[in-house]
Amino acid sequence: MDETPGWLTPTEQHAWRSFLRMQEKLAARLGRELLADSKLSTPDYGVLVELTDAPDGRRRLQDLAGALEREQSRMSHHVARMVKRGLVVREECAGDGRGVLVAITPAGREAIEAAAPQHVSAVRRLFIDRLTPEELDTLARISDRIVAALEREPGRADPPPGGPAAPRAGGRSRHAPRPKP
Amino acid sequence: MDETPGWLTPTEQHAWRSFLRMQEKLAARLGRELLADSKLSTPDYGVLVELTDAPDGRRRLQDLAGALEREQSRMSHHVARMVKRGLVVREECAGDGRGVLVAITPAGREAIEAAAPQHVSAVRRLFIDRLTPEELDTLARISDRIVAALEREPGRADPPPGGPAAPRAGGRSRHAPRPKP
DNA sequence: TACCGATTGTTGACGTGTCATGTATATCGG
DNA sequence: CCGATATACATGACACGTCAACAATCGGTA
Repeated sequence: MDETPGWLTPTEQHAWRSFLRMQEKLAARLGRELLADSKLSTPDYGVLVELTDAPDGRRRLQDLAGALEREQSRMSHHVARMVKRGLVVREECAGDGRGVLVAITPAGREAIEAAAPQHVSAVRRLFIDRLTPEELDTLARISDRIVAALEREPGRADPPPGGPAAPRAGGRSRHAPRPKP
Repeated sequence: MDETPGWLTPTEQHAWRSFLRMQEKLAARLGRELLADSKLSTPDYGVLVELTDAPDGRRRLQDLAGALEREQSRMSHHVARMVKRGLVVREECAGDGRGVLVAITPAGREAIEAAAPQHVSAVRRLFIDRLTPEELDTLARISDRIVAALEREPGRADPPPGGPAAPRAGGRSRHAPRPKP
């Protein structure tokens, strides 16, 4: 019965269903713990990590969006909110009149440094440590394959595949552009 | 140096990051295809599937929230939006003055029936069919374990563990996105 | 019966995300 | 140098989610 060609078998349904539940619950839990412990949302956390990674704590908005695979508009909105909370500031981009630099503030640095250890340990406690090395390996392999497939077959527009290390010209990949007058 | 007790090894980092990317991209892609093809959002889809599963196409709001593991407030808001679009209606609940029944409309039924086949096939194309049976099995095992752990250790409040509603009659796995053909 | 706590929903404020659109600057071909 | 096109970002409208406060009903019990 139920031989409808594209339907899911009970096994597949269970796997898919469980996977969805896991995603939602895990993300929700991690997000709530992060927020409760550090007053930072998951998106906040990502942005601040990116910024602390840059040697001078500032990056182009577009650059940030690319690194975190978010759309530029989303980044703009979110940076606006973070500015309001004093975690980052916008700065003019010398050398490119339309550009904007997002710079982490001392308050932002303080926040991320306080948040990171707890967050990482939560990831460990709630997820990593519950998997065997083989399972973790399988998961990584699966994830890489699916992501690659999604990027190869862009049904419609995804945020451009300009991945974490956007192919920047001039051999400088992650260092903040330091234009001179 | 990096011997901070709770840090992630490079392997773990890679697995975790890949996993996050996969989740986001997959959900985003499926959501966009669903929306483009059927004018239904992912949450819409879930609600309509639940309703078509009920023999008379109506369920208590609380019941719906439980089955989909959403908070009742979220359900209330979302049902309000769906009412506005004519996909469902609210009805008084005979026998319980505070209760509310959510009933699917003909338009709603039409929408879900049009959406389901495409959506399921997208799940297959973008995910299921790219995994070996062993991988799918591992994934299901992992997911079940993590979910169980999350429910066992409620750090703070999750949507009440008051599990996914009562098992439905007939052996039909409740999650078949199955708009009775 | 009358009260009290628990259950069921609604609502408003606000953070977050998407889409479509608008504006300014940059860049390139002529 | 000029105009066409592309790039970088902002913005407004709206969908979605959470939290906290509130309102109404139900149920048991004194």
